[in-house]
Amino acid sequence: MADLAAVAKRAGVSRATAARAFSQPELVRQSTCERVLEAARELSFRPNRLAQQLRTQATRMIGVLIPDLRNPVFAEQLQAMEVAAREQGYALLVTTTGYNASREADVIEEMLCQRVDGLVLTVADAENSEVLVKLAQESVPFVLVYNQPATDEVAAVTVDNRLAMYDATRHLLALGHRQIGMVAGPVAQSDRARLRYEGYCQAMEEQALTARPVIEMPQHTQASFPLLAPQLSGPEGLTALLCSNDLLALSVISDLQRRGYRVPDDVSVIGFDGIELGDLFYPSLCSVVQPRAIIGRTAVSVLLARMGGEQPAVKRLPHQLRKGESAGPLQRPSTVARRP
Amino acid sequence: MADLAAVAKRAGVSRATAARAFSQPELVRQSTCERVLEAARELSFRPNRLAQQLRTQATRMIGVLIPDLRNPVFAEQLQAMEVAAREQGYALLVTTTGYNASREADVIEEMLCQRVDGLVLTVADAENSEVLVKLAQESVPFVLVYNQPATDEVAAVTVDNRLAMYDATRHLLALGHRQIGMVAGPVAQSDRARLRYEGYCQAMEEQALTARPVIEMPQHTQASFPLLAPQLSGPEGLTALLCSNDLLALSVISDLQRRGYRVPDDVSVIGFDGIELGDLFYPSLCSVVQPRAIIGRTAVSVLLARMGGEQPAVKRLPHQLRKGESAGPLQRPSTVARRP
DNA sequence: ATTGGGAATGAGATCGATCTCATTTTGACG
DNA sequence: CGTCAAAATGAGATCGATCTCATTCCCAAT
Repeated sequence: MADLAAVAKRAGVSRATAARAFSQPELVRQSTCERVLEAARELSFRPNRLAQQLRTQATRMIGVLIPDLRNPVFAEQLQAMEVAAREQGYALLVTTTGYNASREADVIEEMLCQRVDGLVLTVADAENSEVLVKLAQESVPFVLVYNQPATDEVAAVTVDNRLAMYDATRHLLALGHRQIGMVAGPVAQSDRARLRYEGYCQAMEEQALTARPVIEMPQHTQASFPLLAPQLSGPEGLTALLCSNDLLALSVISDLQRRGYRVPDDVSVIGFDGIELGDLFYPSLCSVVQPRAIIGRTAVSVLLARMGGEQPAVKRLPHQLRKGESAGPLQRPSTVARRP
Repeated sequence: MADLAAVAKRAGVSRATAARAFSQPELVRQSTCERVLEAARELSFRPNRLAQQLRTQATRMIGVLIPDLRNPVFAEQLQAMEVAAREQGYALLVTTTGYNASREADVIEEMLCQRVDGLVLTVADAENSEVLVKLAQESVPFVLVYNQPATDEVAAVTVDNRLAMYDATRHLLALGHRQIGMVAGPVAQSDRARLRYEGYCQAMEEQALTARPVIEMPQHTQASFPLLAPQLSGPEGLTALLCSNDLLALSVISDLQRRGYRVPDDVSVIGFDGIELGDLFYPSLCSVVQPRAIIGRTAVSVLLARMGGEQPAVKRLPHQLRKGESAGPLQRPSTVARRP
């Protein structure tokens, strides 16, 4: 209702002076300043950020793209980002994309219309995304989170997915497992899953073991037992499963238990992400821990740096293997299929 | 970069006509309209929403306050809200408040400066919140979510917390339990916890049983075993625990199991919220299910109705008791094997 | 050819702040 | 008491769209 002009009038000064009383009070005589603030209070003046933003060409808003908030990895990251952003005086405009590339493009366009100062993105597939190319061309500051781009030309905050899954696989190998498989959601929608698969393959091949093809689930976070079962039976049956995220892992464990498999005695399961709830489970979830809160905070600071003109860089944060109970030593004598 | 004026110039029309080509093309000769759109394409024109919002006094933005996104209840609600909002052409400005009343007030003020069209709030304590009063006075459209205000004068979307906990208590009673307690986070920060406690008391009193005081934990979502232990021992020891949310319940269960208690054989535990992960647990979590996604969607539609001028009303959605394994029949007084 | 009237267009104000640049005040000092 | 630089203030343009109201265009009817 009451705008700056009204405040200025009531304080008996010009709009310029009234504005200065707020933004640069050191330029205004103290007594004047007080009159202005007093008038503002009396009129319960509320500055219009839209006008400020329009005029100053800066919104102090960050656009955030998240695949799915129901996955705690993203929720935890967002929580951390929001706190960090607010500390720096930024607000978040949040959308979910459901791993859908065209929706990604749409909401990014909307956010650019809204003139966000920068973007924090977690896209389905960073390697085949024309939106990212377009953003780079237009030199819109943005940071990828969780995505691990092939090039170093983009700003990104991530763990070393390949190494992380390599470590997880090594853990299973150390426990005596030889028939190890990897379960993932739709791989075409996840650059991360592909890298993690590479890590798995590398660890297997170093031991001259056969890396199996990814066991691909129709959903990112939900197991389909019929697709899983065939891999578990027979002499070549898997004794350990690497999952591309924790929700999927928990779903796998639950499914297995429901069908009479014991975890980890019959099948070991390792997740990826390290969500907090994993610890509360029984058996507690063995998982590759991504430092989600740190990732979120870092994403904000990297974005701000980028907005400040710094060159893009991939920030690789350390992961950690949480040795939960869901991965245990190999129980049954295995018929290891070694290559000649 | 390129603004409407540039587009207009290139198309050889006035700014007014160019604007109309987008918003009311039926008022513009077809050939003109095409020239404008063509020019817009050539200049890769991107309308400035800030300017639109300033001029039209409508932002199509909804401000959202969430206590903590790490709690899946809120994350799931937000997910649903975001989808529903986008369907209606609204974007979400999201902040977290950490159950902190003064932060609530601050971020609300910021959002009003940003001129959001409405607010969706989950506050710590709706009954003692002056911010809500202020909002009502200024007739800012808002909806409470999960909060269950005493009055009907406010818009809110919630379950019947009292009845819900009453039902949960009845379930325990039906299982034979008599020594039932309720565990909650800081009660002063939760109007819901208080209502739920009332439901518990009512169910107990109907059976002429003693309702115990709330067992109050310092954290909303994390149990403190030292505070819990004394309640479980002795002839008066509790055999069943009602928890004010699922995360707390899971934490309680995990703590109990770690100390050698069996759930549900030694202690039955019931949660509140019905988060999806509860189903994956072993024992699966018995919980009062709030329809989180529906709550989120409803919140958006109620808010839009409110913005459209409709009178506020409390929308009470049905809850449901999910009979998980964590609540079982009362066992004969057992010699609990506890770790030292 | 003239005219009426609806369709199409344009000029200029407006939303609410900020910024530049010019102007006025102020106060220290000769 | 006059001078002058520094401090304080103000007038007006500006950000980029939309909206009102006036004007011009166009074509059918007379």
